[in-house]
Amino acid sequence: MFHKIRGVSPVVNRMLAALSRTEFQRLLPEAKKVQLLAGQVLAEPGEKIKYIYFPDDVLVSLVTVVDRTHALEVALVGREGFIGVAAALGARVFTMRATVERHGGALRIGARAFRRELQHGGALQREVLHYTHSLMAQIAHTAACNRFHLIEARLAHRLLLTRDRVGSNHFTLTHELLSQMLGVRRVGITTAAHALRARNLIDYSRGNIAITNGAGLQKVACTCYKFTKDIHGKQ
Amino acid sequence: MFHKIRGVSPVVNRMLAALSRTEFQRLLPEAKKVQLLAGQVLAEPGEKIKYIYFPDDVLVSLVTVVDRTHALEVALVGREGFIGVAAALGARVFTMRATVERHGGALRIGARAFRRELQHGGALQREVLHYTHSLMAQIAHTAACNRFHLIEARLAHRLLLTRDRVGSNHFTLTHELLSQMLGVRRVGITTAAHALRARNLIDYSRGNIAITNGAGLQKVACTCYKFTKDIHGKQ
DNA sequence: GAAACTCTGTACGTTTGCGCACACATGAAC
DNA sequence: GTTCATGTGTGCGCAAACGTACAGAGTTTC
Repeated sequence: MFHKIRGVSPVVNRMLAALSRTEFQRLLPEAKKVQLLAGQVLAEPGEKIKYIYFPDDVLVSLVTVVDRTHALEVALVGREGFIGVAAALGARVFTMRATVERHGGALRIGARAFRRELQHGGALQREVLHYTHSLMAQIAHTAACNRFHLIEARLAHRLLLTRDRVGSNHFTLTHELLSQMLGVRRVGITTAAHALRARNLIDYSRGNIAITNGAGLQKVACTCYKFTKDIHGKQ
Repeated sequence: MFHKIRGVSPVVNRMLAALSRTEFQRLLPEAKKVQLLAGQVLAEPGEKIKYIYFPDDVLVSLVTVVDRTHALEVALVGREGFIGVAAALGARVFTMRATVERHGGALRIGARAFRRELQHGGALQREVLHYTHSLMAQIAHTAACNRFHLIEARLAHRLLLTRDRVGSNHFTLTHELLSQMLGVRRVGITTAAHALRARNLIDYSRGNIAITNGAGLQKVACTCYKFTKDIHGKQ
């Protein structure tokens, strides 16, 4: 089901799409379609939650901040989810950083309206809780993946994740960014990427990445890829 | 506030203690006080959720299972929480393994009754969501901790966590168990523990561990300890 | 077209942790 | 007391990743 906002492009966020027309209409007055730019920071730990974001084609990276020099991506959020799980669980402030990995559109909703609608206990609540659950599973699994698997496998995994959400084999990501996501050195990514390219699985140049052999890349990636995919179902 | 069950020892689980008498009474018919033994497995990934456990003095370890050879502890649950977050979020099956780290009592409640009570949307729901939030934060932070910090710091961190929940500087944990929790070799723990003992921070012998200098151990532990502690508040 | 900037490649020594193997303790079981 | 199981100590060689530093290659800017 697709909802239309005043003739603008349809909402493709899967959670919102699962709402009934009535429910969606209740949210609309407080909602605004926004364009988000790569690198933009949507949330910072400790910051008060003002808005909830439901991604359409924007891709957001959830990052745990340990200290000034250490931060680690724990999950990737696309149209299957939303930014602001904390609010749904009764918290007033964010606990993680959320940065835009790939520019795109999202539906932004005021935190108050969001909480109000949740009280109704309808489809939104069900969807929100369900997503919270899969997000938690994803975070936990990523934790283990980071602990046990080699950079090369994790890189392959990560590239496939992005591909799935972007819906294309071509996207932009620098080694520097990838290194921050996986919590390793930039050089570590360069080396791993080099190896993947040598096997004709990917190609890249100055931030432009192309997956040239998806099946092959899956073989290199750890089994976590399958797991992550199963959690959220197909994009 | 403490609730009494038919004259048995009072419920000290903090979530249940936060309920009103009425709410607690609604749960009681479906509840049973149980004793859990160290090593007992309360949940296995993919297994149907039959019971929810509210720990009194039992200590439960939440573990993500990656494959046959790899599993990693992502969180520790004591009286501040409960086992079965997945059920509260609408799932029918567990996604993680839950094993008893330290024997003790818990209140066991049927999953159906638990869900039913949640529908009432009262204090139980509020508490459950709140705990879910802190659990998620804890898991994410642990992920980063595992990624960046040395075994020695993580071991110190982990020992302090256990101490806080057990409420004593003496408890039992073998190197083998600790290694599984931190996702490292048994020898890795032995070496780290050795170093801690050399500095008179801890002492141990055949599974019996004693923290002899808590303040000193905190200095060795990563700052994650403070974080984890702040999340759940005081025990 | 030169300069500035960003992204990627390569190198080197160092550390942490791994995998494995075996010796040595302690306590329980018979 | 001997046997057995369990827990801890030690010693390798080795691989992965680290921190750091610098060189080249591709863009953008003016």
